[in-house]
Amino acid sequence: MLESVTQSMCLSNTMVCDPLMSWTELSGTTKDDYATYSYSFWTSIHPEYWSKHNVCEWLQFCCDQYKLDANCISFSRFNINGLQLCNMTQEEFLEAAGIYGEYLYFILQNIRMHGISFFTDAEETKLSNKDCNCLLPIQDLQNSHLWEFVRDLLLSPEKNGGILEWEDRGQGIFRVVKSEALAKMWGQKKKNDRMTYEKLSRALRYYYKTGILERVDRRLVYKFGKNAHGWQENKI
DNA sequence: CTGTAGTTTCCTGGTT
DNA sequence: TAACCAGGAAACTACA
Repeated sequence: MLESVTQSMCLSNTMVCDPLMSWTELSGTTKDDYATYSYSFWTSIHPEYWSKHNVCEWLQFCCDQYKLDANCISFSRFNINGLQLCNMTQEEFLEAAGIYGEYLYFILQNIRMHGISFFTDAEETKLSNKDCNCLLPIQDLQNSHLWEFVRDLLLSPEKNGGILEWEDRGQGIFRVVKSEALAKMWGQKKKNDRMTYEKLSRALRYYYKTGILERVDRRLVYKFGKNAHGWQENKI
């Protein structure tokens, strides 16, 4: 993945960069400056309006936040502003971002479309560690919310164990098959061994208010609402 | 330190 | 009767 940066498709239109140039050299930002950034910063400005500086900082932010090995990314390929970044085709992006290409592209598209809400399903992102010895903390991304946990379980049959199943995949309708097991699993994630389906379902019912879930008039059946995302097939 | 979001816990009452 | 569902109320926790 360290193809020559002198290829014509290199998106830096102003300079030929040293592929090993670090993000600090490019952005002129120190780690301390960078540390002050948070999720809200990256969503407060649409990616199209990011400066070159911001693009570099965003990459470093992702590395830091998701424990990606910055050495696997050629920062010099991203010496571009936000508009150029957004105008990259997926192919160009993958080419430039190397092994984390799909992952970062995925995150960027999400910021563009939904602000800072990431999809975390390994199947959807089609990420694997086989190309690199860097470990991707896919499972532990921003899926700390209950509905995301449920969504990801639905999208990962291997983790699911028959706890949840789709009733109508296209409409986002699903059924809780093993309520007790679901509660136990959620409790495990939240390090709370007192979790029960009674309490979990109360939390699910709060989602009706926010449009994350819609009410379905059947026992143990729920439906993703207009404000839930990432559950649809072939759609980011 | 203050406010808010997202639960968690508990509860009363109704339904399957 | 057990398991669920509907929400109100209040406590709790992480984060901005």
